[in-house]
Amino acid sequence: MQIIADLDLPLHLRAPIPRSFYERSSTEVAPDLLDCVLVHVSQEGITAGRISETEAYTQDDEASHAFRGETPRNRVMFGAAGHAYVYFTYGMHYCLNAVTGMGGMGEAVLIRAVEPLCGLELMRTRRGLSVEAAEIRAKGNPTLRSQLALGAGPARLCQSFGLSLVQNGTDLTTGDVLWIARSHILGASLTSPIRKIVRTPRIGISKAADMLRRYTFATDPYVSHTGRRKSTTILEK
DNA sequence: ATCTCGATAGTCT
DNA sequence: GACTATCGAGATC
Repeated sequence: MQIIADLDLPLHLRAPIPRSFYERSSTEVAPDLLDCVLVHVSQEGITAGRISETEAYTQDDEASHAFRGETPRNRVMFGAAGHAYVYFTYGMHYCLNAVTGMGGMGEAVLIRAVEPLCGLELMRTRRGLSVEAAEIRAKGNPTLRSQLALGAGPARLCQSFGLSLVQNGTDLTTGDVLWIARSHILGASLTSPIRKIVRTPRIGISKAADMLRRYTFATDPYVSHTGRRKSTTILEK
């Protein structure tokens, strides 16, 4: 395992958010995770990204994996808060969640999108994208376009970060391998001047489709493609 | 810009 | 056997 001091990572991103942060309802944690930074340290290198889109899932929620109770697949959701629940879906994709609530409540927050911050080259490699291809295709805003290809979407970000079932159950509060940090001083990466949070229906679900449990910043460009066009409701914070 | 559809395999009925 | 907390390509407007 690597030594924390050797990490090529800004100091303020090295401290994981403590478990108490996650020991609340997913509907409270989900908006609070916006602007926080997801970090993954692996043999291949470090990847980090600013969380830009989240969704809340609770047990009494028809759209949640936890709705029908605990199974081998969703076991981690019913464990202690502050752990990673990674699941496999559609025969080829992985999605990352942060388990929330007081222990065993079957709640989690789905991380749907990030703004890539560190390890973009590694992300491109993992995604099977070349810089050239990404930039050549882009017209109006090359940088944003290529960044969206890396972080806009729950399965995309998992591929960019190298996350799979291997990380399922990982403790997000130790700061060893996979964690989330508060982003006090992100500076330039905070491209969106407006920090107003909005709620919309969640993406890709058929049940409980009317619940407003998807959270983004009002003008944040770093959101998933399918979610870019959803109607919005303002959430006071 | 927006849509439809196919890929692909684990999970649950 | 049906469904899936998705993505990308290709068609169409």
